[in-house]
Amino acid sequence: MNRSGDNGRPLRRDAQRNRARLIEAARQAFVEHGADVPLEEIARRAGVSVGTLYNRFPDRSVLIDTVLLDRMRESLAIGAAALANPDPWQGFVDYLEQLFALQARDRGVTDALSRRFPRTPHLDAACAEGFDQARQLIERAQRAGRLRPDFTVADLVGLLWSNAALVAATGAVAPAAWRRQFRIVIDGLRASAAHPIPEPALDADQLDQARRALGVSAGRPWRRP
Amino acid sequence: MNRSGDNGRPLRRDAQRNRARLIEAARQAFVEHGADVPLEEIARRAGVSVGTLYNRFPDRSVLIDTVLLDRMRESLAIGAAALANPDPWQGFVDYLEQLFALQARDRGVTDALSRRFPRTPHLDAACAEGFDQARQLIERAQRAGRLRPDFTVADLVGLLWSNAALVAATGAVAPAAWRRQFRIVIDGLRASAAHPIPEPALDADQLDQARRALGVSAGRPWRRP
DNA sequence: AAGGAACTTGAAGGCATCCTCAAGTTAAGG
DNA sequence: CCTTAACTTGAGGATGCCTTCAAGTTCCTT
Repeated sequence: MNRSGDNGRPLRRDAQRNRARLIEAARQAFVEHGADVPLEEIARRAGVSVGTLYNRFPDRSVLIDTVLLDRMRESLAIGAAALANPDPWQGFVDYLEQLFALQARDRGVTDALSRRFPRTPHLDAACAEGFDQARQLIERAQRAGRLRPDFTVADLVGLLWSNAALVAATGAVAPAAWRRQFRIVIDGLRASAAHPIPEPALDADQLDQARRALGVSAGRPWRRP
Repeated sequence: MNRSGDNGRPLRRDAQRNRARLIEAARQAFVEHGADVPLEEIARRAGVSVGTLYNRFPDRSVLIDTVLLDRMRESLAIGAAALANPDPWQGFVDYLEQLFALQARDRGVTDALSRRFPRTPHLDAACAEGFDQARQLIERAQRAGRLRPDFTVADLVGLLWSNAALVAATGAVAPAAWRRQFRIVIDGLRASAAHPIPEPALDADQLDQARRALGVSAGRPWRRP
């Protein structure tokens, strides 16, 4: 964990402590309210003023990049475990299930996976890695003849967006309700169930534009400094 | 169309004209921005002041109830047509596809179907009717042995929430992208593809609570007068 | 045509959030 | 201990949206 300021010098001890408190407060607040929780709320939980928050994290995206990186690493671990599964299909199914579960228990990670915010260097890198994992898991399961051959990484992202909406609705009242749709989707992803899809998949560019559209659709768009 | 005021007397002619303009402006604005478009924007499009909007529609939910009822009727027509289809499975598939398509081309109807706003008398009634249709379509397709037997109306609502998120992301860049997930879901809904779902379905009460949770998740909650 | 009720207007008050900055406080090094 | 740079603070300006209302305008009735 990098505890030095922009000039390279280490932060003063009180500043380090406040930074740690802010990160922890943000993590908790993100879990409960998602990545667009008011910054005042985070500062309040951390027991510092909002000015201090701005001193440590010049804008929200820097805070997000710092806090959600851990969550993102969690999803990478899930992917690695899935790739280690000798059964390609089961590895893929477990992967999707655990990503969905991660979304269900942490609205912050939902936002990290959905990427409903401006580009952030660390998350971007983790995300690229995650994409690569997903691609491998998908292709492996397809080569094994178990996953429908027309399924793409873009489709997986679409499923994550969908599940995010589902858990946003049902998370509080029935925390495991997403599992029903998960099962239905899995049944639709088996190669044995597949009927051909006429519509072409989104390319990388379209996917990125769609991601940005999500960012502005929920609440006001985030400003860049 | 009821053009009289609360006292029963008909509205003055200029007021009638303004009311009609407001409804049309709101309809267009809802299509493009969804049901939480700023009221200023609607008034601007209608060429009247925001005060006039408040004179005709004391709060947003009244406006929504008025404007989105037509969209809701459209979805009821879709359901009726689907029920008229002699093939129960094809009727169900067409129904879902056309609901999704409706969501894709009108963010207002997305909100009407998702019911991301306070209770409104006319919409509530239309919605109850829609539920009944959906139930019939589902049961009919299940009796024919084509639709998986564990699928419920609550699951269908979940699919609508999911699709709403999907079209919110992809609607601008690839207006038909939702069709991919639609196909996948349909493949998962065939009785022939179904594996049992351990998780129980939401009951009516949970569904209603989930609906309300959606309302507050996107942006600030709506106030009642 | 004139009176009066109905209607419209837009400025103003609220509220929530973002973001900044001048003044005050504290840690670190000599 | 003293100095100074680093840090914190919280009030306050800015923004965007909601909602009200006193003053002005338009329509309807007689």
